[in-house]
Amino acid sequence: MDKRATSYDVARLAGVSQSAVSRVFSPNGSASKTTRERVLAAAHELGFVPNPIAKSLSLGRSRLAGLVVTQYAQQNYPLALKSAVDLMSETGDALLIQIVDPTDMGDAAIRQLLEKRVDMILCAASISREAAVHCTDAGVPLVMINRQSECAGVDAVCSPNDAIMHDVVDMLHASGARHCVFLGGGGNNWVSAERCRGFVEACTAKGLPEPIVLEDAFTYNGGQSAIRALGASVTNLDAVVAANDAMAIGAMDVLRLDFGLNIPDDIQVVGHDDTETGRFQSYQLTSVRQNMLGIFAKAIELAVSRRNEYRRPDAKITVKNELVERTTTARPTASARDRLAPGTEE
Amino acid sequence: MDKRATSYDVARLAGVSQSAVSRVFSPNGSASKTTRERVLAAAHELGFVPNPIAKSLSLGRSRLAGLVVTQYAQQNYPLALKSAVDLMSETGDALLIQIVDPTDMGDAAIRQLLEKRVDMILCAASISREAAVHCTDAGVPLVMINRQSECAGVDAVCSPNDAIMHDVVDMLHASGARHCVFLGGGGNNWVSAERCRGFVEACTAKGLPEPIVLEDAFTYNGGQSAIRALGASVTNLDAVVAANDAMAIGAMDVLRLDFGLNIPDDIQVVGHDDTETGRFQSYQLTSVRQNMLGIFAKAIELAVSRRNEYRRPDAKITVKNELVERTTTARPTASARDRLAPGTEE
DNA sequence: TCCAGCCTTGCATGCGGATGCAAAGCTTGA
DNA sequence: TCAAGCTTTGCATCCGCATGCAAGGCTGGA
Repeated sequence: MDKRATSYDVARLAGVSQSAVSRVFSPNGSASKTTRERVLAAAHELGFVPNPIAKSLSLGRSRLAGLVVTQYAQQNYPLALKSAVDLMSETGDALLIQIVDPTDMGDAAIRQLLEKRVDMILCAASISREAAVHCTDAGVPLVMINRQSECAGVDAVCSPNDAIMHDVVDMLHASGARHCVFLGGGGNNWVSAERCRGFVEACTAKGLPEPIVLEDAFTYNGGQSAIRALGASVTNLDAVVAANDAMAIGAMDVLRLDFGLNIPDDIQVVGHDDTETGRFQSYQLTSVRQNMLGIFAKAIELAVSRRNEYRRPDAKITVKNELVERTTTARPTASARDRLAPGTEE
Repeated sequence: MDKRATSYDVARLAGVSQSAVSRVFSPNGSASKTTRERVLAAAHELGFVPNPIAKSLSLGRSRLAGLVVTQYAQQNYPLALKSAVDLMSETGDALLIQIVDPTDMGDAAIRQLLEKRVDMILCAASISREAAVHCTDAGVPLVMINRQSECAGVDAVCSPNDAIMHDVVDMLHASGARHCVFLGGGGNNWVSAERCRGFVEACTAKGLPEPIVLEDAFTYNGGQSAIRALGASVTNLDAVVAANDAMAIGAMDVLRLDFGLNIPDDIQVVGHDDTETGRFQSYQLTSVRQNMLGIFAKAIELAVSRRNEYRRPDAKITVKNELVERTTTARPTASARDRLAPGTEE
């Protein structure tokens, strides 16, 4: 197995010093036109590619970013992953991924990433305060994604998980829904908790009866079992709002197949995350779409800025999300509303 | 931001040389009990963790593995990813991920990984012969996953994508199905092509009429449009076999919602990959389960062995897969079969 | 008691590239 | 033509750890 060419090899072939080669391959390096040409020719001939490991050691930057995500098969994190990878590779950085079980904290993942000397960490899982402190102690920018951080020096980028619920409640209210149930993931699931809180608040603000809140696994099966637990009382409900699409879809299957209900005529359903599954013809699930690409772009931006300006106020950014209405909800159309007597809506 | 401790810091504190520290942290390093204790105490006090980048430079190994996967939201690659990450971290290695669009070749991804100096590459996407040669030239073991490689020095781990189709055909045949259609992903999709070939061969072997083969996108939408393209002729069919669950599910939705057909009574459906979506109560899709963990374990094993024994015969390993029967197919049960007159089955 | 042989330890160097510093080369204006 | 000032170049060193080599310490057997 042939060793790959080094800058010394290139220098020898080009008849220059190693530092000249290094300068040709550095963005700020000064080199004359002729030197540059001879070096590039030699480099091309030898198939020279600068060794990123040596570069890392010298620069004190690994050009590796860590990403911690929670394992949910039905979440749309494949999309998030792709966003992150693409954004990182734009600047020549690579992504180190850690996947955390939904019921676990991400502390071990953070530790492993720090040991690998990543330059920054994007974390979309719950972690302890100590884990966050480890990052700031090591000077590694940490950005939480869709999660709160109670630790100084840590930035966060979130969808307005709570605020969007006002839109959801407005929509349900306009369609005449009054009694709602919320399906949440429970445990230390920050996203679910925020969505729940937002929903309950929005119901109160809109004058709806306080919704029932059920917690179960943050999955299809969790959605199913939560609805099954309601039993016959489900017929008193007007709408099911779930903290993610997976639970909403689980709920839909039970509502239709076990209880024989019609969606949205008998009961409406709202999910969250706008997954591909929710767009299936069988579901056509009304959901909330997050701007994952925007979230990751912002998160990376924050992490980079943190390197340049270590002591700056912590950022707490939200990236706009959006309610996508499909056929599991039934807001009256403009024409339908016209047919109602004025005032009926209140 | 405080710099992290180095082996020199530890050495100074412990009153030994840097090499002593290095030896304490090396698996084969020799150090007396007292030295070891003093070094470990000093290391603990300083929170010393060996810098993996310096280690990499010194050892010529990055302890980074590259993984190239195709982006399919409805595939179960979240599971595959988790398997790979977990297996790698067992040995202290990390995973660099590259995600390739379904319609693209993975050549750019391979190049990026090589430039990052990964120690090995696991590739579950189509790549050109040249890309594979780049790997072997650079001495980086390349293992293809569920893909053929026509390049010397490259190993491959596959499910028996073709052979399992005999089981599928046996099952369909037993239920009385005769006229089948196969939905494939087309393009340079090796997995789909293998499954298709296997199915057609199995039908021939079993004496069934030659199946219709339709190609479309390897997705839910692709499955839908393929079935829609059949039009009314769909009523002449007994079974739809798809190259993945996503297409099968798209097909199911069109068969039921557009054509009003009953599954499995009017037509049977078989998918592939045993995704979570296929297990939904609404689908209960008969599918083929691959042993992803086993596949990745074997792939990593091959890559590692390739490092130790560079010139060995190329390995071509298959990891057993398994037909999982659910309610979209209807193989007669033993009791049902008893009720049939003997010989009816032939 | 003495020496052979093993275990420990430190020194020096290598891995491959970045960069401060000073010397050398070049441009420009008087 | 010459000096001031800028650019280009090479030298030396650093980044942090691993390891070959040789010196020193230790053990045990004769």
